[in-house]
Amino acid sequence: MSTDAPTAAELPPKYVPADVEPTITQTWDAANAYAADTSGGGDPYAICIPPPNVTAALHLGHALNNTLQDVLTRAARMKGYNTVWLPGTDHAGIATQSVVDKRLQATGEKALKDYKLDEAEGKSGRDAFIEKVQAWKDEYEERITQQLKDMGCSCDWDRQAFTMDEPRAKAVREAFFQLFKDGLIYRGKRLVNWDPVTQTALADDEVEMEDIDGNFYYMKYPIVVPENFAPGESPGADTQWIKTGEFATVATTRPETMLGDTAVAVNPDDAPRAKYIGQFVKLPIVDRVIPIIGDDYVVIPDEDSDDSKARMASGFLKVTPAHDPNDYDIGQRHDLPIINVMAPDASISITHGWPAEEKPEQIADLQPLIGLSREAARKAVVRWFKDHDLLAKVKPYRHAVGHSYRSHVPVEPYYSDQWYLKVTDDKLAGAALRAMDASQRSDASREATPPGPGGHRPPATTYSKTFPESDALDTALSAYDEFIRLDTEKHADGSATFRVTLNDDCPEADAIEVRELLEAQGFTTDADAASGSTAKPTAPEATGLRFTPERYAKTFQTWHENIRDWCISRQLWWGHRIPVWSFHLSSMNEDVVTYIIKKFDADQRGEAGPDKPANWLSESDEFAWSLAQKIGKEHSESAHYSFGILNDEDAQPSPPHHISIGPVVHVCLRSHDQELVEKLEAAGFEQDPDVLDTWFSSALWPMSTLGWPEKTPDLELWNPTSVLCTAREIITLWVSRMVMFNLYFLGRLPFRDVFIHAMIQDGHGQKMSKSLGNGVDPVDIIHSHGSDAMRYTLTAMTTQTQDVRLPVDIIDPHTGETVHPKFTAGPGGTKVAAPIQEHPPGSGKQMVSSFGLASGQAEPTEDVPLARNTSEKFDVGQRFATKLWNATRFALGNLADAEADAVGCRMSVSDRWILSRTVRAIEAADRALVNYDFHNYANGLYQFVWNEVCDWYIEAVKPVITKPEGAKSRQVLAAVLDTSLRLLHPVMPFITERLWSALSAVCPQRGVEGLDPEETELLVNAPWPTADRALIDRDAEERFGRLQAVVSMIREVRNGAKVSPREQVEFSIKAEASASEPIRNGLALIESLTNTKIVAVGPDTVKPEHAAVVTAPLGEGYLHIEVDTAAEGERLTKRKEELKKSLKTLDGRLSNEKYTSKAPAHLVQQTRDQRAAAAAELERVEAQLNALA
RNA sequence: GGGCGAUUAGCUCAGCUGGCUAGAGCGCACGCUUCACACGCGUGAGGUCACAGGUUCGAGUCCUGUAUCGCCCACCA
Repeated sequence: MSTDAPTAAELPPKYVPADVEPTITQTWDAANAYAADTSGGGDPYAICIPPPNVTAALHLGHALNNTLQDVLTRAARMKGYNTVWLPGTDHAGIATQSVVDKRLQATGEKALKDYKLDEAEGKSGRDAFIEKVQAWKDEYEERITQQLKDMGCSCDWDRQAFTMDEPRAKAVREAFFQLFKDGLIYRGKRLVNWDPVTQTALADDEVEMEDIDGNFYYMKYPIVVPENFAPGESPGADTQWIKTGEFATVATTRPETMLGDTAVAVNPDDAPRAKYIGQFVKLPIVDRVIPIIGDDYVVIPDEDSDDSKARMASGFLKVTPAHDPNDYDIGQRHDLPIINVMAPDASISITHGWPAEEKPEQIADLQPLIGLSREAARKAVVRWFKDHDLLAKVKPYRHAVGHSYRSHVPVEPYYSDQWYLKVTDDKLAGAALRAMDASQRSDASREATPPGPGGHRPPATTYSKTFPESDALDTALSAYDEFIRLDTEKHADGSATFRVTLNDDCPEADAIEVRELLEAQGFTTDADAASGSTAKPTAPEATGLRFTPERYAKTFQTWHENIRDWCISRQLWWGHRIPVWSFHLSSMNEDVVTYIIKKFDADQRGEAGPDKPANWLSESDEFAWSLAQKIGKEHSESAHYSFGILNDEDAQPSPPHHISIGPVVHVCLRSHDQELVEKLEAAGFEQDPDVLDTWFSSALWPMSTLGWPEKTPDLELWNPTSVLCTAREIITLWVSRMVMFNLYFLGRLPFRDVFIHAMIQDGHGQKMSKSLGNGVDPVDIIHSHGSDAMRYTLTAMTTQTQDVRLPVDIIDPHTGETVHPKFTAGPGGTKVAAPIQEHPPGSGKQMVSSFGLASGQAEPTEDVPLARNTSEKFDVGQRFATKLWNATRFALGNLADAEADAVGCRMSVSDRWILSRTVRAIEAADRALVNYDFHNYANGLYQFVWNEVCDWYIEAVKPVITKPEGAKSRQVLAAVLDTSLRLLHPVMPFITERLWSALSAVCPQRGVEGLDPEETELLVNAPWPTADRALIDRDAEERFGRLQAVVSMIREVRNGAKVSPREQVEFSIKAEASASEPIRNGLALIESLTNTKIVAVGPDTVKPEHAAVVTAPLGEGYLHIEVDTAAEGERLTKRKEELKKSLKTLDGRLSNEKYTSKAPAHLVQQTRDQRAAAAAELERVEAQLNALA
């Protein structure tokens, strides 16, 4: 780049980001500036990008997120850390699958349901569909990557990862295998949150609650008794039932589920109704006779209650175990049958769990309901009850209903088989809680945390015991030799002391086992033993997981304290297929099972090396063991439950309840060994059709991006990563799971710090989202303002707040004008930009808004093009970039022939002052970055550069900068500019890099004593400036401050007197001889900054008759102008009032004996000084007023 | 129902462990095309810090309560 080194003249007068940014990007790429290598020196610094979903392009929320990461990354790189920022994307299972399906439907192509049919017919529907999704992923991954590159993100692009690529798939299989082997993954039959549209189960946190205006329906169920009713006698199948004429009136918001009712419940404490317990009702429509049971879950009606449920309740609760989680629990307590009345699409069905013995196909009144949607069925059922005079009443009711975060339809509680991860296990949730920084964990949790085997946290890492014989140590320990260190001390009497130290990287799961083992053998923790060189006790506050802002620690803590097992299976095609092959044992010969087990055993043993310790269960043994355990476990469970399995043909849950398939053997494969798979499948095993919850692979991200499960140098160096930077909505979904997994598999945190940044809302306070179409493409902002401007603004707006509002405008593609869009009512009371906008109004010229495009309500055409978004919020950044550009242009114009040696030249007050301020700016920037205080980092530098460097320093040195006596100032200016560029580089990389090259070309040697960091060719790799505190110059700061005050006052007077800025005015100063030195030093500065000519300085200066007076602590100044007496009087009077007022409050404070005695001395002194200054000025002002009059 | 947070100039927001005569940017008013910058320079107007109590010598800052708004969690009768 030296061949075409830019000179000052080559810096165009105007900063056009689009002309600069692409070139700079090329420069960085060519220099391979972001490449990270474990062999590089310096302490490690790593950040994993929160992988954006490949569902769509990035919006401003991502821009914020990634800007902050880049600020941290670039700063760390400059500070000399061995820095890596790992980029990547997330496959986002359900989201991507449904977005692709939607697109296929919209374009009329073969969509998911067609592929499902293909698959059912044995054609490759699944693979064909995945190809479609893959194509989408490729497109968006590329687009996202380009967006990040446009933003200047300094990721190591050679390490780009994708949650579903092969290295990540390997990590997922390994993690699943280990968890499976450790008994933490299980098959559960539960009510899941079922999304009938996407037809998959959702995790609890994928369900969004929405308030819905519904109704309470009061339905009358006739109470019946057996023909020959004898209390205590159980009715048989052939019992004849007689209506008593009484009714149990149930209250429900979901009448259609009554088809699956298997009981009616009343509260045993509900006096008027408890007597019905033990009786029966005949369920209308289906004529099923179900018992009335007693359960204290039932709310007792109370019309005067504060509880809305009590006001609405009828006292009778219909119990539908298959379609309501509470009812499910009641059903479990009372051993009620579970009757599923819906198909996976939530239409009424008699073939998905309706007991065949009821012969539902013969129930006449049921037939019209079959196939109806939930909503239609509700109406039909209500109509039926009304027609049969069984509908008591209907009351409107507003209540919260869970909706799918993906399809936005109400979630259906649905009874099915799923895979669960036992995160409730202490090794997962408990470990995550204990990993929190002690200073951020509330006391309640410390009590709530079950004390581990070692007692309180942090658990001991060193145990010892003395045995009579030196060979007495249990060999079981050697299973853990990877994670422990064993020291043996043999004594003269033949006994030996064994000291076991747990390694720092011992996974939590193994640590617990080791501790248990040791304690069982009588080992004790020995504080003295640990205090030696063997173990370095680390302070918990130094090692724990820390949140910034702190308050989010509470979210994390509460989540883990109330955590429930995690449903990890999803009925999707796009995702990591569950690495489990299953076989139903009902038809399997026991010999076959034995054979398979042995076969596996042999295969696995063949692979295991001969050097495996004998006592350490080989993987194959483990495998056989877990296989056997699974069989055993499920055999035992089968005594109580029937086992459903997934029906592979349609990849949907099979009718669960009534089909007893029997126990299932599950085989989990560690690696996708094709030979093994073939064997399994030949033996009749089938791979589970489900895929893993997308967060399963995300949870491994800080490990899988660094090579886990291999112990790669990358992993050892950069995991734990330094910080995770994300949004708060994801603390439970993602942060929690990364913490649990990293602790479980590696025994250490995935990251030390978690920085939670604000959420960007639109101008109406609505979350930016795809469905609202209010998301803004960062590239749009780069287009209108430039990347640096966007980055600066986003960084500066990052305070500790939860949300920031960002009003969005659109750019008229016809004229290029920025206009405020028109808004209309969107879905659910939201405000959205009108799909088609007209500008100017009535002109007929139209454009499509991004909402129009996103919602599919408008399609851009040549005449009605898409309008880009913009926002005037980014003007600040744009202006700042321009300011920096112009300041540099000024400097370069004057530094062109700056001689390197300014020896003999003394620094002026201004020089000393700006150097002092520069050191403070460095310190402030450092402090802000360490504290993730992005606002103060960006804003502080803004103030420094604009208000101090530009407004004062550059203005102050203008008179001398071109002259020989300005040599020192030129040197200082170059050093200050150099430092500013370095400090600003992390937030504004493009412009600073561009200016850096210009500065280097013009002034290759720069720096002053105490501020002389190494110059490098590229700023991206330049060292961060260090602050030499010796440059902090209080004297200069004080003097310069006084000069600033005088200048401001003169300007104020000039302005007030309406003196033209162009008119040079004479100025004279009256000051004591002792004060004349500092004043003389500042004469040139005062003259140039106020356009005055100083004609006299000294103790004998006489005030001209009409002059305006400027007062300062060291004297007075006289501005030789024809003062407008009235205006001057007004100004002075106003000032007088201000002074009097402040004098009054200061006097009040000082006369308060309690204040002077209790307040800190320096504050009292400060108040006294303030009072003295105010009194002195007041005196002068009054004197002037008298003179005027 | 539980939890977290917000409420400070017309707008968007700062204000750490109480010391503020309450700040910034935009917008507004006035004056300047001054040879780095009109995406600029200078000057100014504008706030009883949501409300009510309390603690304190002193409260925007701490405590209690009220109101409004937002988010997260919670089993949808």
